[in-house]
Amino acid sequence: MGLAAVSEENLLKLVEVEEPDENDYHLQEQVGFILRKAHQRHVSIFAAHIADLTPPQFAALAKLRDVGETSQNQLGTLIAMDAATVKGVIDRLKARGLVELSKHEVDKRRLLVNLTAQGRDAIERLIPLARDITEETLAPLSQKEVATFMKLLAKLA
Amino acid sequence: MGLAAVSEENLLKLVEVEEPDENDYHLQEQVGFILRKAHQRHVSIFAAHIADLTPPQFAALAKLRDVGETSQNQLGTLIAMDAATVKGVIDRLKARGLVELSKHEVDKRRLLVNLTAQGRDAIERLIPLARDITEETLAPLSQKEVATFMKLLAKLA
DNA sequence: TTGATATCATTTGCATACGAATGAATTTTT
DNA sequence: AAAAATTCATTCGTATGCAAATGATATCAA
Repeated sequence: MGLAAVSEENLLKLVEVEEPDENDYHLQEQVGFILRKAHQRHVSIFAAHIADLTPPQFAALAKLRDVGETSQNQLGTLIAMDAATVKGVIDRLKARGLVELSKHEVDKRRLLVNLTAQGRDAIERLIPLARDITEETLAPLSQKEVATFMKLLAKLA
Repeated sequence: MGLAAVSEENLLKLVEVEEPDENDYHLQEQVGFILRKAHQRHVSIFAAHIADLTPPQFAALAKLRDVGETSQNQLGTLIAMDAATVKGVIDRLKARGLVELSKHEVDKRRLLVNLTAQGRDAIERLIPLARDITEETLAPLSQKEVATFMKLLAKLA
């Protein structure tokens, strides 16, 4: 069998032997790409259940409910947002009367953030919906798969 | 044992029996929150390896390498970006000479996108780095865990 | 054919997200 | 205490990401 008789399929196999990876990079199989899509899907589910708040805004309120009054920076650390991002989120929550700001008496650099009564009402009301969001996001998995997935995902976060 | 003698721990247990979930919502255990953090970590790893391109920009180039010339909208579908987002990404790639645009001869609505020679060089050069990025992102997992995780993640995306 | 729909692209507005630079206040070091 | 380093917050610039509105073109249906 001469070289000219080699089928295209077999030629590709030969090439693969010589250059193992060069040609078989598939974007849709990369963690980063799928992670981005999974996140997109979750945000979409979130928006369908909670229309008037974004996930980062919800995270800020939920965390303030947990820890009570904290500095803006500290809150950012707790919800994995850098200083510039958290400022915007808090500004918008403040504009809507869900949080209130005050200056730290001792350390004048710090800006304290806390829930308002309205903010507390809102987060209490939304938490049941957030449970639904988590459930719907994980719906494609069985109960056992959920446990496995959460364990592995946590390792990557 | 009178009520006053109930320890705080046991009191909490009693409360939990009466109100199963009301108080134990933990943001850091929710899929959405961890998904967001995992994505953040990946983007950070990406930036450490490929400084001059963002993940969406890389995705556009990688997909164009796969499929060749396509319409802007079609490309957006392939890399999971809506029309408004893909436009910005393509505009920036065009400004850097990595892609070129042309009008579809038959369907005058369509804007065709393709790699330039420079864009092709760039993506070929970057793909090995992208493999490293994927590897580093998944580094906290064993080989078996990677297989499991990718299977489950794909179900959620 | 024409009238209703659908598709492609663009634009606007809003909300993350983060690097980098800056200024104010605090803490550490010398 | 004075100098150096750190921390907290803000601002600026750039880049997604998406909903909604718009205009141009194509397709479908009556």
